Formats: sequence, structure tokens, C-alpha cells
Amino acid sequence: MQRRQTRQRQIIRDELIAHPTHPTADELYMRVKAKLPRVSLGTVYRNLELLVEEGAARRIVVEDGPKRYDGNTEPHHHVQCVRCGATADVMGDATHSRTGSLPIREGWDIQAVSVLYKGLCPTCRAETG
Amino acid sequence: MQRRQTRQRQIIRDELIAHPTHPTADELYMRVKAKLPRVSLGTVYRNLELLVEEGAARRIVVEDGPKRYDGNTEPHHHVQCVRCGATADVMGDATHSRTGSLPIREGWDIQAVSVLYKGLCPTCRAETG
DNA sequence: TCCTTAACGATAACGGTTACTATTAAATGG
DNA sequence: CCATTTAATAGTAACCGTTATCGTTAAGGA
Repeated sequence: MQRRQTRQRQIIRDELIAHPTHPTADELYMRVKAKLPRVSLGTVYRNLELLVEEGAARRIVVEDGPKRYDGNTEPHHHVQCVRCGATADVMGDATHSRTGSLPIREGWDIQAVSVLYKGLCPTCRAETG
Repeated sequence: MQRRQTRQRQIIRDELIAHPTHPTADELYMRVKAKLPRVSLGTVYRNLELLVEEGAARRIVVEDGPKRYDGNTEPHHHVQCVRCGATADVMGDATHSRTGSLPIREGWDIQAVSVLYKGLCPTCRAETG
């Protein structure tokens, strides 16, 4: 017996995939709680890390603030609003997937790249003019 | 009278520039304390943010862990070790400075990009094989 | 030199995350 | 189908990086 399939873990994974908004652990906790009122915040944290570990989710690299998770494991990059912190996916082929080929830095063994575009989201853009 | 030039602020800026290792506030605090034993950790935090605000330093985007600061304000990117968290600059012209031109995402006003390469630093590479 | 107040040192508070522990409930095997 | 084992949970305390508070110090102009 190694890893058990619990109702909590299933719902956490499902909600993460159903809402590709790169939620924080706490945001996801609130969603999960709507379906499983007695769930614990610690359970959400624990399972998010388990999902990342087994490759079913990713931790995305963002500026500041709490950790954000992504149920979309396809390689892609992100935009983050410098005002409200909201994130979105970057579409198209603008992704720089030439890792490993370029000698990014002498002596380093490069495994991945993450690109974060920073700016104003449509909402904040409208509010600040 | 608006902004005073304190001994603490000078030393903090000098140490940040003298050691381009992208230190955390705490790492820098220890360096500064060697030259100014009575300095407070809060002073280091406060001045780092002031330096970022006035454009004399940058907060770099890294995976996880405490915030890291960079006294080099020239646009450049970073590599971070997934094992020990150490960071280094990415040299050469591999920088993607074509922001603003590309419509990264509909409706967003993009202001900057940060690229983080992830992998093993030479030391960790040697230790893990 | 005096005065104003930005900035400091010390420390408490805060928020996100992790660790701990008694309890619950998946999975296995009789 | 029930008993047994133990992974995982709920609840909560602890942790740690960071920020806020506040009385005191000292930068810099008058």
C-alpha cells in the first residue's frame, strides 16, 4: 500500500483543473470547502505539493505574494498584474523552449525556463487609466 | 527636507552592489552588521524597498524562498538552482527584450519580462552527480 | 546651535506555510 | 464482509519571512 486515493485529493485535483486561474492554496481551499465543508487547509497544502511532486500540477513562478498552482502541466508561461497580482496564461508560440541547447551559464545544468511577463491586467488598466 | 542620506542606507546600498549574489534581506543584514553592528533587520528591509522604489535596486523573481535583491539594475535574467536556491546572472544576448512589441496577451499592458532558468548549479551538480 | 522630522533600533504583530498529533477511513487479506 | 494496518485527515500549534508600531536618534536646514 503506497498512495491512497482519498476524496479530498480527488476534489482538490478536480477543482485545480476546473479553474485554471492559478489559485493560491487558500483560494483553492475555499473552493474545495464548498464541496467538502470539513476539509482542512493543511490538507490542501499537502495535496498540492503531492500533485506537484507526481507531475499532476505545477507551482508557478510569480512576483511576490503567496504561492500559486497550475493544473495545466503543458509548458507555457504567464503574465502577472503588477497591481492586483492576477495571473493569466501566455498563449501562442512566444514560448522560449530552447532550453538545454543554449549554454545559458557555464557549469550549470539547466532543466527549465519560466518566463513571467509583468504589467497591468485589463481591469487594473481601466481603473488606473 | 525629503530623503535623508543615512550611514545605514549608504552601507546597505554599497554592500548590495559590492556582492552581486542576489542576497536575501537577512543575508545582507549579516553583511551590513559586520560594518555597523547596531543596525536593525527592519532597517535593511525598509531600505531595500526604498532602493527598489527609487530604481537603485531590483527585486528579482525567483522560485520559492525569501525575496532576493539585485544591485545591478541593467536588464538581465537569472538562473536559480533547484536544489540549493543559489542564483546567478544570465550573461550574453539571450535576453528577450522585445516587450511591448509583441501582443503577449489581449488587453494587458505589458511593462517587463523576467526570465528564470532553473537547474543545478555547479556545486549541486557535483554533489548529486 | 536649535529645531523639525525622517529614519532608526527594538520588538510585537501578521500572514503564509509547515509540523505535530490524535482520529478517520482507504486498501489489503483473512 | 469484517478485521487490521497505516496513509491521510482535521484541528491546531509552531515557524519564519516580512511588515508595522513606537519611543528614540540624528540628518540637515534655519
